[in-house]
Amino acid sequence: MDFEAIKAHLAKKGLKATHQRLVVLQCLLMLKNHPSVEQVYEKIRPGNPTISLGTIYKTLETFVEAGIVQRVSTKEGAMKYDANLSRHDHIYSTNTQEIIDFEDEELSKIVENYINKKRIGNFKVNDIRIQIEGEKINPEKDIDII
Amino acid sequence: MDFEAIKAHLAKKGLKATHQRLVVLQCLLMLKNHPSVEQVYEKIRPGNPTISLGTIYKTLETFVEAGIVQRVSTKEGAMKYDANLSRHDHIYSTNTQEIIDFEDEELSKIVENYINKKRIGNFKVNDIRIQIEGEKINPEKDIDII
DNA sequence: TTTTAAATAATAATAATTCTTATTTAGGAA
DNA sequence: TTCCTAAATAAGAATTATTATTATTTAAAA
Ligand SMILES: [Mn+2]
Ligand SMILES: [Mn+2]
Ligand SMILES: [Zn+2]
Ligand SMILES: [Zn+2]
Repeated sequence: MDFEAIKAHLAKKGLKATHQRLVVLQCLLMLKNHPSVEQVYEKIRPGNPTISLGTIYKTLETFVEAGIVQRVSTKEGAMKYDANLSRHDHIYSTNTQEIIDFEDEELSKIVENYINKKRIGNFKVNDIRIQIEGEKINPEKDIDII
Repeated sequence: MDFEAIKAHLAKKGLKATHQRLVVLQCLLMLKNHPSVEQVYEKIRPGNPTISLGTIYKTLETFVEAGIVQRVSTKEGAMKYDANLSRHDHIYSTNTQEIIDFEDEELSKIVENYINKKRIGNFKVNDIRIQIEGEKINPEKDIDII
């Protein structure tokens, strides 16, 4: 997504296309690592030295409310953000603190169908998320899903 | 689990059975709500007015390290603790901030088998967790799984 | 009973997040 | 294009969450 497309994306949600919002969203789309607020800040700072950390916090929460970004949390507590809104799950590597997308339509469908069949009374299901936790064997190398 | 059983449980893990640890663990076993540190503190305080908040933090982390309690997190960020170590999943109600256990051996097996079949290279899976997010329809009433 | 390593209480320090307010700015109106 | 205004930002203060420090207490082993 280029700058103009991002601008249109924001406009569609009724959000002013400020420079700060453009760079934060571009950063999130680029880094697919599910970065923390601090990580977005550090990434953006060199090219935008006057941007404020508070603005990053505010901007990311604005995006969450507008539904163009989602929060992802791990057992380690730090809050992370994800611009990938397609229905997907996460692999969390405890030794490297990485979060990696795990996309598997078939699995999603299986679980979704199973839970819908099950019927949970007095509750409306909005989202089902699978978290696969474990550790990278060689922290230098990438995880690859076969 | 009564006080003596909890005492034995701690001893088995090589942890001193201090009064503070006994009441914190008993509290977690009793409240199955996946309470936060603050909630454990408030629950315990009336009967133990000299207990320190720092001790609750320390104690819960000690339990996590010893493997007798696990952390549970939600997208809202607050850290919660769970003494239920059986393989189970969670229903998270966003409007009431409640976490409820969802126990379904069959579903667990299906997902586990699927992921094991899939093979994730350079990664050792330790745990698979499903989080069902949504909202209570009537916040006063309980969620019931059929 | 005595000893001692480990745990706790109290409090200080640090880290994470939110709030406040003066200033700036995007985008619509003129 | 220029003007206007509501909304957004920067800077810093305040709040909240968590961790660290240290003197005192205590569980449990000798
Ligand atoms: Mn539970
Ligand atoms: Mn936090
Ligand atoms: Zn993701
Ligand atoms: Zn649970």
